[in-house]
Amino acid sequence: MIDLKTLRENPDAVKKSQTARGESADLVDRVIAADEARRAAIVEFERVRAEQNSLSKSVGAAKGDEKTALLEKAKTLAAQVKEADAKKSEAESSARSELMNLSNLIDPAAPVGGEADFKVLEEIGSPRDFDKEGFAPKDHVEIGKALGAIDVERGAKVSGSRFYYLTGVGALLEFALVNYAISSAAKNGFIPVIPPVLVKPAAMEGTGFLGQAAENVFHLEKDDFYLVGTSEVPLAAYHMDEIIDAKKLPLRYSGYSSCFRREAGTYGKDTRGIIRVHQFDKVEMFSFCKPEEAQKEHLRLLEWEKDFLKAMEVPFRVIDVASGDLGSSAARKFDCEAWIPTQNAYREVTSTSNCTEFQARRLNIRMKDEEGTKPIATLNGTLVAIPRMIVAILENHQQQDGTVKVPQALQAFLGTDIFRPVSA
RNA sequence: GGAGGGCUCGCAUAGCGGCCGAGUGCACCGGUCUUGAAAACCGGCAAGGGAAACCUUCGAGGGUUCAAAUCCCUCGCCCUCCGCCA
Repeated sequence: MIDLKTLRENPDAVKKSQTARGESADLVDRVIAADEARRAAIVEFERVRAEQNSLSKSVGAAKGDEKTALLEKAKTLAAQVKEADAKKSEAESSARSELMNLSNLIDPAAPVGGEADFKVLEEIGSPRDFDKEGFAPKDHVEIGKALGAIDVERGAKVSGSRFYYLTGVGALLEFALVNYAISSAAKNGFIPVIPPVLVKPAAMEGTGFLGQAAENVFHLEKDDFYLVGTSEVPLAAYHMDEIIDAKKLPLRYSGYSSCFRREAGTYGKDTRGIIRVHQFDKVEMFSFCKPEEAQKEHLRLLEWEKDFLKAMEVPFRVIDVASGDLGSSAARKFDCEAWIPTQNAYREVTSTSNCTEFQARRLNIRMKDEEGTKPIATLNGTLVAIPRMIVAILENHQQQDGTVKVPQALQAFLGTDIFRPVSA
């Protein structure tokens, strides 16, 4: 959520940000109006409340007729307080709900525009020339099947489309990726975490996933639980309603969890294979830091993502995501896109967002230093999203003979340097 | 699922419907003393809003009352015992 002071003092900046996102700028005026109503209601409530408090005290001391008279007066005041209290609560909740609809202020450095207006920051590694090598690359579905690593048919049989089984070396590859990710994150000060994946509405809302993104989250209506789409949610909410000692910052967590996504509105997109699925596992980096250090921390997260992809020996590029394609919480976002040979395209495999103070305000997380309590910033970044990384590895490291080379960094975890087709 | 017990300022606890936003101990911070430290003693020490007066918060939400940490109801969480299951 946006700081109300910023909003009051500089509404135009917020409007500009909303417009750049392709969202409502009028909402800004509505929030300001609701906030004014809220503050007026608070003033009125506090006025009658103070009067009641002092009157109440004199009631206790008074006796006889005097007491009767005071009691009479106190009763009418009590009614007034009750009414003012109700008005205050109503004004507060409507102000909050308007405010919660505002997206984060975008970083002015982010490119303005829609999904296609991203800026390529760098390209690392170069795609293989399969023509030159003299064979046509197979896609990950075909390779995965040959290796006995991926079973999409049975995934569909048991759970429907966009579900899959990882079997044999596919399952082992997940463990290797996770182990490599968690151990390299630990070297960078990340505390490994296995979080809950069912969370309460407050956690989901606080991280900003119940706005425009709401249609993509699974909701268990009977129990009012949400299935998280990323461990960013339980990691951010880990410190909900807490005040963190500034000396402990930056506080970094690496969460390993299953992630669930409805993928609403993606009919026909990526229907083949495991690029876009309803359930997958992911290792996520999450960082709490001082607001003034958030930009640097963001770049660090990006570096660690790049390190991971380099270690997978996969060609990729880094893009600066445009304003219209940021999630509601992100002020700026960088995506790493791996080269997928059979699609002849770069596809998103990891992503890192600087959410500045937006999520922390919604989740009521602050820090405390010598000067007092202050806002804190949150950032997140994917270390590895298993299915897409498996796609990138299988497709980029396939050999003409049907085997797949294992990136060196994973060999120790897998105990082999090559995957071979299993006999049918 | 059944039966109890609890949830108060970092921790542990006290708390009669008004003198309780709240006592005590420990921890922590500052000072006196000391060559230094410990001990002792003195002082400070929850959060939020507000320029301030003041207001809000004793798990959450309702209710009773002029007045609720204190009484009543609902919910949540934790603990103990029993049953069941991994």
